[in-house]
Amino acid sequence: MAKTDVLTLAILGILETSPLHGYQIRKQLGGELGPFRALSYGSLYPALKRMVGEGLIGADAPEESTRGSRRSKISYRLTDAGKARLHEELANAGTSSWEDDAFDVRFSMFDRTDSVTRLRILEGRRTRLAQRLEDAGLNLRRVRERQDGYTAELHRHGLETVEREVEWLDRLIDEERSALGGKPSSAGADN
Amino acid sequence: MAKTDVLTLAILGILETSPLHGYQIRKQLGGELGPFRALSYGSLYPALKRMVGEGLIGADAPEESTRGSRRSKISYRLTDAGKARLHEELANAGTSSWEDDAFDVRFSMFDRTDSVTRLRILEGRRTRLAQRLEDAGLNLRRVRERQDGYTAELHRHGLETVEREVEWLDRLIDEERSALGGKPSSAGADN
DNA sequence: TTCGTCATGTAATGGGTTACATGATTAC
DNA sequence: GTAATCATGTAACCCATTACATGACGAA
Repeated sequence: MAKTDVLTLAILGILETSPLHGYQIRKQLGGELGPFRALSYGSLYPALKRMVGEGLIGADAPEESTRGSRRSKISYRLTDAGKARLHEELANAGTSSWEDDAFDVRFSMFDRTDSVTRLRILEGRRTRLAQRLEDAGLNLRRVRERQDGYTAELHRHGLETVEREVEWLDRLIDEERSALGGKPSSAGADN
Repeated sequence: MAKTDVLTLAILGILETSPLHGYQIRKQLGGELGPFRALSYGSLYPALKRMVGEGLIGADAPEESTRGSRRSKISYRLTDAGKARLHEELANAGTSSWEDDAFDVRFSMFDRTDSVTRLRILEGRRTRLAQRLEDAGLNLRRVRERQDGYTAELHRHGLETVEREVEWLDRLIDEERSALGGKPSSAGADN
């Protein structure tokens, strides 16, 4: 199975709804708070080019006609191969750790993801965060020992942020579970 | 003024307290939740080498003696030039946007930073986050329009996280201000 | 004696940004 | 006419990771 990097996935996702120019893609990606808040054209255009080469997307340059040399707007759209890849990814969504970067992108496509996969993604993320929390907890003693109040405060705030995200995930997981018809399960108990 | 990247700054900061091996540096940096949670040796050792070349740190290999070919533990310590650079950075701390990456590292050295600089760093960070919040707010309407509940929820959670960090900063800023003897100022009012 | 951890390093590669270069279109 | 924004692209660079290679030391 071909591997799909996060940017590719995000582009596939954003183009599924409708064809867009590179410029528009960037704007829409920039709207999210996520990893592509400030994606540069130096990343975007080469990526689009590559994806065209791989057959995932098609580039529609409107009317090269009347031999105007003017390089003009190009509309990118998903090809069938692109759709196939996207749906493969949508059904797939590993629990592997690289998924951490992709979480936002995956989440933003939840409306096109089946609920079992959604649950898998949410739980994967939760597990990784809980692990991080645990690792950080082991350092807490050490941090307190070298007492520097500011460092401790930074650490505390970091932990708090992650804890809150775990709570958020727990809420979402519960919602997914009950929507799935199951009993809510004792989420949040193992923390 | 020579520019100092975040990693260099972090290393300078961690070596000020006491000399350490590369391995120990990595462990200590890994303890934080910040940018170097999982710094690789492939980054660390070349950086140390470079810093030795720049004269910022010195490498003490214990007793190359008795011509044993054994490459052994190397202790890195700050040179006078390294101390000078660190203090320069400590007093300096811009409000420029690259500072965003460096925030955690700067903060972790607050016990060695004067309170005016601390305030400048905290306010700089707050301003940049508030800006981000504002930008994201403009997109809120658009996000709501394309209604997808999950995307909206992701957005909402992102905003909430940033808002909380702003509140945290406000608290710290107030504390710094009152420690400075000033009146607390109406922090938080311009949000 | 073997496993885990301490310890140092290089080469290949990846994935991004910055700076640069160009030009069309729209609004004032 | 001129400024802002839309729009596309390349080249140079930066900084990090991964995979690899090596080896010491202590404990079971």
